[in-house]
Amino acid sequence: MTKQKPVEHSECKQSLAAIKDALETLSGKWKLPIIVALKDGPKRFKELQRTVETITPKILSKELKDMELNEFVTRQVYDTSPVSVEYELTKYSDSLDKVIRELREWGMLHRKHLAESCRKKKKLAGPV
Amino acid sequence: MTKQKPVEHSECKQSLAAIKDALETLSGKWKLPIIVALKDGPKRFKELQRTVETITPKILSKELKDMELNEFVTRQVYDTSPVSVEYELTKYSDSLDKVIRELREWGMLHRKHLAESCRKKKKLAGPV
DNA sequence: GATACCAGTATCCAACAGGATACCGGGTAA
DNA sequence: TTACCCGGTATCCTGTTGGATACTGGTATC
Repeated sequence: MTKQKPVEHSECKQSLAAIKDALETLSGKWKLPIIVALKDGPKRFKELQRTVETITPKILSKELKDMELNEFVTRQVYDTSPVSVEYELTKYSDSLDKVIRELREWGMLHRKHLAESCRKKKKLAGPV
Repeated sequence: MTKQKPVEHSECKQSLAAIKDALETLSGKWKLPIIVALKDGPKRFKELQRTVETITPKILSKELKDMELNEFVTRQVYDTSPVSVEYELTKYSDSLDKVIRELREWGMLHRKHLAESCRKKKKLAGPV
């Protein structure tokens, strides 16, 4: 049952769709920053807009709706006046932590790798 | 030093760039399929084009160049006649296995989650 | 009554990924 | 010498993502 290769070809092929789902869930310019912004507690719409700098309301709205569908955030409307709306990370969103940690670790490894082995002019997402 | 939260806020914020790198490395329509296609040994250009169905030569060429820069594949030109060109996964590309495995696992979990908890009409990358 | 804040929406637009199609130069086989 | 395989390139086109800007309707504040 146990094999040498950490990722088997057939498994991988069968699971491309799952991987794609996961990638689509996380990729895009804003999803991670929004998750990060919500990590230290619920926030209101404008608050988020201020925290996640330069995001426009249209995009923020769209992303939040998407994250709601994915059940990463809940949207709570409070009957204050004027009404206030709070977005909060769900428990389920914690299930992303492992993936995110792996991505981060690999990303850092990769930066080191490219920086050391040779100076390929690959553009990274920021300064090394 | 040790905290409860699996992913800490500050860490996460500092590492957004690394995560972005990792995501950019893997996302896109073709990178994973090409990696999969190369998992069982080196392949020539046209061979790849046939294996990774429906990919056009332009895109394949571009992706391979990108993967070469990232040092996931090597390009070997053999002095046969006519010359043949072989692409092969590097050892370094194995470092992706862990990330890919996590992505796959989370993707499968997520499909199950969405399918069970309620039938949100989120479009997945294929049939459940 | 004027102004400002909130939670968004509407409209228009630019950039980029990816696709369709055609083509190229070198070689080889009929 | 015609026709085809190989490893790509060149050109043009579309669809999606994200951005700029303005606006709305409701409430509070001055």
